[in-house]
Formats: sequence, structure tokens, C-alpha cells
Amino acid sequence: MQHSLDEQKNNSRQITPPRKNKPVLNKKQLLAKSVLFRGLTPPLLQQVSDLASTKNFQRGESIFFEGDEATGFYMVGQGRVKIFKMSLDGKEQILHIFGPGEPFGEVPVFHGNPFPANAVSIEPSIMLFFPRQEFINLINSTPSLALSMLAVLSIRLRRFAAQVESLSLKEVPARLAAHLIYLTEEQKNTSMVTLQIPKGQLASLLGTCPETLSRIFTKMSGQGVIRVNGKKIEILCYDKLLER
Amino acid sequence: MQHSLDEQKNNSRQITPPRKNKPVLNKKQLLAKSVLFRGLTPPLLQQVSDLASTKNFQRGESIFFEGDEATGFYMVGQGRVKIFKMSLDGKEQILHIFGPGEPFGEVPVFHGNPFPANAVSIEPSIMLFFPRQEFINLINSTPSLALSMLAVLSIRLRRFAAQVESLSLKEVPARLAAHLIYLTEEQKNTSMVTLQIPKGQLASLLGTCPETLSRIFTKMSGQGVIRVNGKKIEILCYDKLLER
DNA sequence: TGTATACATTGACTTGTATCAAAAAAACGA
DNA sequence: TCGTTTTTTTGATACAAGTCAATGTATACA
Repeated sequence: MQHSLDEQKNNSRQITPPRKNKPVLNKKQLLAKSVLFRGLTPPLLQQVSDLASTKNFQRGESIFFEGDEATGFYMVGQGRVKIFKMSLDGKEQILHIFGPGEPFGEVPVFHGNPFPANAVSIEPSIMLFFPRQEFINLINSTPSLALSMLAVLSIRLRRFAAQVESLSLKEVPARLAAHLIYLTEEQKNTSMVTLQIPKGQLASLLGTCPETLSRIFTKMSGQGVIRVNGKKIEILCYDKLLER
Repeated sequence: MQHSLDEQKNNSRQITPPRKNKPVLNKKQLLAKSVLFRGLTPPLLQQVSDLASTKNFQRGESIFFEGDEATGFYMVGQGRVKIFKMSLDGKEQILHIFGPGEPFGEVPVFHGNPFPANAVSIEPSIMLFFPRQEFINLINSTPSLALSMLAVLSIRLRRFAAQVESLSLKEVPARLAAHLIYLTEEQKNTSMVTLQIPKGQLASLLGTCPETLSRIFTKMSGQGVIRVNGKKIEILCYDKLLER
């Protein structure tokens, strides 16, 4: 499930043996479809593409740590990344999970301080890297790019506001319910949704521990609100989810 | 304490009787000193100043509600505003408190959706209002303004990340400790800090209830970490605060 | 195919914090 | 200054959720 992109690619050209551990990435195509760079003129897009270097990361490999000095920001080319904070005693809180086309680590670019959180690749990934000063120069000469970036940051702020609300004003069942509803909207509004991350990671995203999350899954199943089968979750009663 | 700006102004020209309920605001001076507009050329500053309309708000008066359609954003001219989320059963979580020169409600400007949270004036205030499209036009022709706005949003994102971390990974005493440390840094690094908001509001900012906050104040006082006298708090043991 | 590793579940117990209720203190307006 | 309102504190109680520990179940790799 997690390597679906690779698998698809391999399936579609079974004649040529797939390259091991070095998937190729169509940089320009990715950039052209990304929220940040879509709409740019072809020459500008070329400029952006030339600016970005790529780097491969294994599952579980760190991209940066909180406190690291930032010389630029990243965009997911392929795979997925989790952005998270960590407490002294080792508990983690996931802030975001980003997939292809989504930029991350941009905050220090515009503010200067070190990275405010950690980034770890949660799948074999390819990340694009954009050096800070070159990107700022580009923004200075491309107002539409500035507005795109402002839109990206605005969406993030909105999400953070929702996350703070969730952590402070809702109990864990309601947080899970909200997340499941979010997943149905993301996954074509079918009543069957698929978790893209292990349940332990979902717990960390919802600000709880795996045991509690597990118990709530069991309870909601018992109440007939959902049916859980591994990573597949069927929403049986959408209304009751909303109430939770 | 809360109306110090008004009082100072009135004191400095006691000959003329102070205007009742209609304090005057030096718009251009405020804008020139604000993070967002500082560094702009005088003609641009004039343009910005002409763009902004002003409106007075009483203590407790709403500026906008979550879900309201946004036609522009605001900046605090005088006084203070709290930005907050509210649960169905009436509990509130404060996201930010902003003072003079700080913009708020900008998220919908760049993303289009309605306001993600509520805004209430917590003092008699004057707010500047910037209409959306005009401001976007200005950004399009002023790259440095775009970068300033990007910096502002970046700082907000950083704060949100800290707030999520706080709510999820720290217990209330540690959150209070972090806030007190933040206050000492903000208030010239003296060991005596002053709360600018009622303790009940501080509780809402820290994601707890007034009773719990009160008990923690008592406990910390008993441990000799702080001494509380109304809104004045003396930090007796900075190290123990850090540990909390 | 088995074996190691990661992931998930269940039970017993503990605890931080919310809630309810009521009194005390402080702030405010007339 | 008095009386009203808001804010803060204190006590008793309840409960959501974390922790510890153990077991069960997938998953991957050699």
C-alpha cells in the first residue's frame, strides 16, 4: 500500500527491469502540478526546476531536526514526510504529514530562525530542496509566486488553528471522528476509508497514545458507528461520528 | 494599566479637554512602526494609510466571528484583541492575543475561505481595516511587502507549532512555566512580570480552566518558585520554572 | 517456511484535570 | 463610598486518558 507509486510504475513497464532503490522523478511535471508553482510560465518553471536539487531518503530517515539551521526548504517529490515535535521523555506529536507536491520547512526561509520541528521520511522518498536566498530572489521578481506561498502558509495556519481547537476543546473520540470525516472527504467521499499511516502514528497525530486510540476504535465498533478491519475503516453511521 | 496609552496621551496635553470615547490615532506613525509595513517608502506608506479605514470597539465587542465571510483583514491600532475558538458547550481556547501594530484575520485574504476563528476586542480599541483586493494589488506591486507578510505568517506558524506542542506534550504547570518565561523575555527580563489579562483568560490561553490555573499558582507559590500578588508575579526560581 | 521485528490489543491501575458548588476578593460604575 | 458585578480561590468529586505490563497479530526478511 505504501509503495503504490513505485509499484504502479514498475507494473506499467515490466519489460525493462525496474531500477533498484533509485526511482526517477519527473521534477518539472511535479512542480507544474504543485500548489506552490502551478500557473508559472514555462521559463519560470524551468528556473524553479533548475533551482531544486533532489535527494533520496529511506523510510525513517531524518531530513532535519528541530533547532537545525535552515539553508532552504523542501518539497516532497515522492513518498511522504512527517513533521513532528518531541517531548523530553520521548513522546511525539505529529504536526503534519505531507505528500507529493507539498512544501515543508519553509518557515525559517521567511523568518530566519532554525527549524521549529523535526522532519522524518515515513516512506522511501525523494525530496526537492530549494536554497533560501535564490528562492527569495525568485519571489521578489514573481509576485504570483509570493501570493501562492502566502496561500500555502494561510492554509497551514488554518489547519493549526483546527489542531489547537481539537487538542484543547475536544476529547479523543471527537478528534478521531473529525479525522475520519476528513479522510472520507479526502478519499472521494466513499464510506470506506483507508488509513495511510500505522495506528500508532495516527495516535501521535491526534495527540493521544496507541492504547487509548485502540480502545476508542473498539468502543466505536461496538456502538456500530464504524467497522474496523486493519487499515480499512468503514463508516457505518456518519451522523453519530459528527456528534462525537 | 490596561488604558495606559490613552492616559499617557491625555496627561501630555492636559490643557485641552480629552475627547470622550473617541481617542485619536496617528495612523501613519503606527503603520511605519508595524512589522508589516516598516521599511516602506513614504509614498507607499501613504498609500497603505489611505487604504486603511479605522473603527472603534468597546471592551468585549466582537470584531468578527468564525465562519464570517472576510472582505479584508485588520490591524490593531490601539488596545488589544483576542482570537479564539469556541466549543459547542461554551468553552473557549484563545489562539492569540494581539496588540498595537499586529495584523489579524489575514488568513482568508490569501486563501479565500471565511474567518477560521473569532475576534473580540478585550479593551477599548481602534482597529484598522484593509480591504482584501486592494491589499492584494499592493502586494503584487511591492515584493518587500509580500516578504514582510510571509515573515509575519511564518512567525505565527512557529507559535502555533509551539502551542500544539504545549497542549499535547506538556501538562498545565509546564505550560504556565513556559508562559511566564515568555513574559519575562517580553517584559525586559526582570524577575517581576505583569499579567496583561485576567487569570481566567490566561487559563483559556493555556488550554485549561480557571480553577486548575489557580491551584497551580498556589502550588508553585508554596514551592517557592514564584510569588503571586494579583497580576504581579515574581519569579523566585527561574531554574525550577524551566524544569516544570 | 520459519523467525525476528514491528504493530496492535487488552487489562489493571494511577493521575491530572475538569466539573460543580460556594465563598472570598477585587474591580467597577453610579 | 456603596453596592453590583466580575474575578479568583477553595473544596469535594468524577472521569478521561496515560502508564505499565503482557499477549496477540500482522509483516518482512533471510
